[in-house]
Amino acid sequence: MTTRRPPEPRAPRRAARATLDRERVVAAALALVDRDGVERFSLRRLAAGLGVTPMAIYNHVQGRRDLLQAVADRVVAGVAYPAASRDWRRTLRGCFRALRHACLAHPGAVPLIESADALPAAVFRPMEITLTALRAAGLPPRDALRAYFLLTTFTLGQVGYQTRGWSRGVDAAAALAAGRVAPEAFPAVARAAAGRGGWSFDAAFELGLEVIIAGLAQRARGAAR
Amino acid sequence: MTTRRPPEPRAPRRAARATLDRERVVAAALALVDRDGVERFSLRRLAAGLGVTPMAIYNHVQGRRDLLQAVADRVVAGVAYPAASRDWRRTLRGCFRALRHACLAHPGAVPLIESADALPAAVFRPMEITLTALRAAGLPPRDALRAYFLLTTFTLGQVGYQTRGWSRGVDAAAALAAGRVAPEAFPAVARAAAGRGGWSFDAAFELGLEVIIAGLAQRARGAAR
DNA sequence: ACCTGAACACCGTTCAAGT
DNA sequence: ACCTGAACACCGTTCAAGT
Repeated sequence: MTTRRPPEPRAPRRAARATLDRERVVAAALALVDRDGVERFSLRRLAAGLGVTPMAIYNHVQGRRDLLQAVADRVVAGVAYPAASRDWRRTLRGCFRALRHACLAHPGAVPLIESADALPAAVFRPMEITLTALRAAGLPPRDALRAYFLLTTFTLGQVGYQTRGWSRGVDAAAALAAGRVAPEAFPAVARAAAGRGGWSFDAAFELGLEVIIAGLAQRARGAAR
Repeated sequence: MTTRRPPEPRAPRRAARATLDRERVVAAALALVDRDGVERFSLRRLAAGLGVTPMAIYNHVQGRRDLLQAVADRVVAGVAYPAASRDWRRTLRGCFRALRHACLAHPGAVPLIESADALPAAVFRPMEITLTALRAAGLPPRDALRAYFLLTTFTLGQVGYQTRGWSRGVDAAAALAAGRVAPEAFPAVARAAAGRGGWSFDAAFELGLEVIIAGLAQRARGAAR
């Protein structure tokens, strides 16, 4: 196939003295978000940290929304998913543990991932893995898609609450102590608060994952029958 | 027990000519958030809508954070949970369907609920219901607490994505059409996109709920054995 | 007790200008 | 092509003042 030859590869005329590029801007934004949280992030602070005028940022990024979207993308794109196993259960465990891990590594960015206009394109990796695994499990395609949604909302939701309010807000013991909850009105909550053995997000996540997988296995058996 | 008599009940001296109170401020804030979204919410716009100076707001609310927290509280506190059934599965379905319903009625407020510093105190209602139901199901208390966390993150996560990015961001068909995803690299995603029969958030939620309940039932049987 | 008005230290983004 | 500087239309919050 003969085509017109492309325009000159636009080799850097003279090293193209740019102090910034998109890569550096996004990386710096992620670092800033991780350090101070989304709440305190601003383009002006980012620019100051980069030793540059606020407007310099706009040469590499459309604006605030585009930048934060790119930061969310970067976090999700960095996930290293383990190779698929022949056991679809193992595959799913590995996939969503990896996703959770990557998000926990950047707690400040989690709200960004949750509230991005478009989820990062990189979510198609776990989607592909999940749909393939559940097909192998024998789940009908429509259910597989819904199950993917279930696993994603579960995983990101757990990470979200872990990096924010749960322990401060829902932790039963703390709430009882603060007098926000009357023990008589909420006996089961009070009992849970009294029970010793601290709360573990890891253990809660693992339980959730096993419960979901067990439920999916049962449904797959039902579909096969 | 004789105590010092309390100070005069501070009866409204003369009708206390207040144009505002906390109730009205919070209600107006919720309305504004529902109309324009969290993104565009500001105290100044709220004040303008109330026909008042921005600073008047501060007489009834600590500041922006406190106000948005109160808005989240209001939404979750308004949930009408059905009475508990003898069947714990029915109880859980009713509980989390009601929670989901209330959140969907205020889509703009969902990000507020997710990102509030402390979850609304009102989440102790579904917590009490869930812990009681799962105790009846025979689940160990520790697992019951984790299962509550599972159900909550699942429900709020589903609502969150429904009111935001999913259809724009994860919807496979749209992504393929936009060329964001190469079909060869993601065959299962491509197949899902090609499958007819539209996406339904309601159906996805119901599947998730049934999967979780089935998984919990199995775990409860295991604990009983 | 509640509201106002002016002020402060910030924002994101535009535009025109420099190199 | 990339960065600067000044400007615009906003923010949340403070403080002192009014009634």
